[in-house]
Amino acid sequence: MSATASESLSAQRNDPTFDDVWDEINWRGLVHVSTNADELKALLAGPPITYYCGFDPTAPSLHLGNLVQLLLLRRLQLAGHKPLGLVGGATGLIGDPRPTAERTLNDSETVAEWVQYLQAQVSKFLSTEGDNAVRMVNNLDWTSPMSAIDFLRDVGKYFRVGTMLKKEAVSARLNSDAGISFTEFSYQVMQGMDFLELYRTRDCMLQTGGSDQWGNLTSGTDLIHKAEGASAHAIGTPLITNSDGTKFGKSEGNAIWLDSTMTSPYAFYQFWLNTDDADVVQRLKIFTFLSRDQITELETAVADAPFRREAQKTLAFEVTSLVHGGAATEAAIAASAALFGQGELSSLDADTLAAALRELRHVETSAESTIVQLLVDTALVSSASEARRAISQGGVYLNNIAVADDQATLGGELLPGNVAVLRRGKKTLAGIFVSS
RNA sequence: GGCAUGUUACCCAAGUGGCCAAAGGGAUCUGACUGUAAAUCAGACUGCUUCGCAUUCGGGGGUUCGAAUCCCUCACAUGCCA
Repeated sequence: MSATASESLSAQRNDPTFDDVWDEINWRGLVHVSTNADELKALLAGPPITYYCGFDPTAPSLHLGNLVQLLLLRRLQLAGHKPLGLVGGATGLIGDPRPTAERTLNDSETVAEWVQYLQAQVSKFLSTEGDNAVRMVNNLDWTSPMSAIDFLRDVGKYFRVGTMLKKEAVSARLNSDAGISFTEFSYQVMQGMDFLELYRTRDCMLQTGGSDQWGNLTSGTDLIHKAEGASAHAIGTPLITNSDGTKFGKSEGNAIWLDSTMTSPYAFYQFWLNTDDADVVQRLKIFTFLSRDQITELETAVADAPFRREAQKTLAFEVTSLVHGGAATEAAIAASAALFGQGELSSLDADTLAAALRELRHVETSAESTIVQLLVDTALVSSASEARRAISQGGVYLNNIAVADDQATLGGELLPGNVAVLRRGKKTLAGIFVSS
C-alpha cells in the first residue's frame, strides 16, 4: 500500500446532521448485532471511551472485509473515542474456525512478518495524533508469557464447555463432516482473554468485529462480566453481500487486497466502478465519508440516470483515494478513461497509452510472440488450453479487434510507442510492451 | 483402543468393474442484449504439440484385458462402543 492513505485523514469527518455517532453508524448499516443498544448509544454519546477491533494475520495484507472494520474504527475515532488496533500475533497462530474446514497453521516467523504488515496498514486508516491517537497492540504480548497452567486455572475456569459448544462457529463445524480441532475450538477463549486484558490494562469498553465473529465478541463480554463483574460492549457489523447472492470483495475469484502490490490501484478502482446499481448506495454508506445528503443525491442519480453511473464513479473515486491516495487514484482514472474511452486506441498519444498500460498487468515481449503465449504470460488466462478456448469463443481482442486465429502472433499490429492492448472479454485488460 | 461409515474436479453432489475426463446444481469465464450494471438466453469450464493424446476421482500398493468403482495399507474425518 502506498504511504498516502493518511493524506485524506484530515478531510474525513462524521456527518454533523446526526445526533451522535451511534445514529450515524446505524444509518450507514454498520450495526447488525450489538449488546444493549440504549446503553451503547449513551456510552458513545458520552465522554471518550476506549474500544478495539482485532485483525488476525492470515495473509500479508488486509482485504476489503477488513476495510469495513477499519472505517468503523475511524468513525468512532472521529467522534472522539480512543481506538486500539489489535493485530493478533497469538490468535493468528491458532486460527479462528471457518465454517467449512480446519485451517492450515502458518509458521510463527511468517505470522510475525504479517503482523508487521498489518500493523502498518491499520495505523494508516486512523489518526496517530491527538488525545485519541490510535494505539497498536499485539495479543502475543500477553498470551506468550502465560503458562498452560495459568491459562487453565485463571482463564479456563470461567468458560463453560456447554456455552462454547453452542457458538455458531463451533456447532457448524461439529455438525459438518470436517469436525473441529481443540486448537480452533479454543480460539474463542483466546479472543475473550484479549478483551479482558484490554479492559484491565487499557480500560477498553467496546469491541467491534464482523457479525460472523459475534460468538468471539460475546466471549469477551461474558468473560469480563464473570471475572470483573463489569459489563462491556460489542458491535457486530453485517456481512457485506452482493444483491445477487455472490460473495462481496472478490474479483475473478481473488480477494481484493488493500496492498497495492497484491491488488493494483487500477484493479481496485475497477472493482468499485463495477458495483451493481442495487448495491451502490449501501456501499457508499459503508465505505465512504460522504454525508447523508450527498449519498441521497447519488441515490437519486442512480434511479434517474443509471447509465451515467455517477454513484459508481463517486464510490470508486472515494474508496480508491482513501486506500491508495490521490495520485494513484488519478492514474487509475486516467488509465480507465484511455482504455474504456469511446475513441480509437490508436488516436491516443504514446505517453498516455504507455502510462495506462503500466497500470495494468503488463509484459515485455517481442513481435514474434503468439497471442496464446501472451494471454498466458499476462495471466489473462491460466493455461494455453484456456487461451485457445477463449479465442475460439471470440473472447480475445488485440487492440480492440477480435482475434480469430489461435495461431496468430503479435506481428505488426502495434499502437504508438510499440505497445498493444490485449483484452479478454469485455473488461479484463493487459498491456504488451514490444521491445525492438 | 475396537467396530462401522466416509474422503470425487473451485464448492455441493451423482457414479459402486468397460458406454467415465467422470451426471446434476452453484460459482466462474465467453458470446448476445446493455450502461465497464442486473436479469435473461446460448456456449465453455484437467492439461497438451486439441478431430488425437496424456493425467485425474484422499496417498501408496495390488487384482483384472480393463478400476473412481474390487482387495490391502496409510492418512484424515464422522458415528457408536471402550
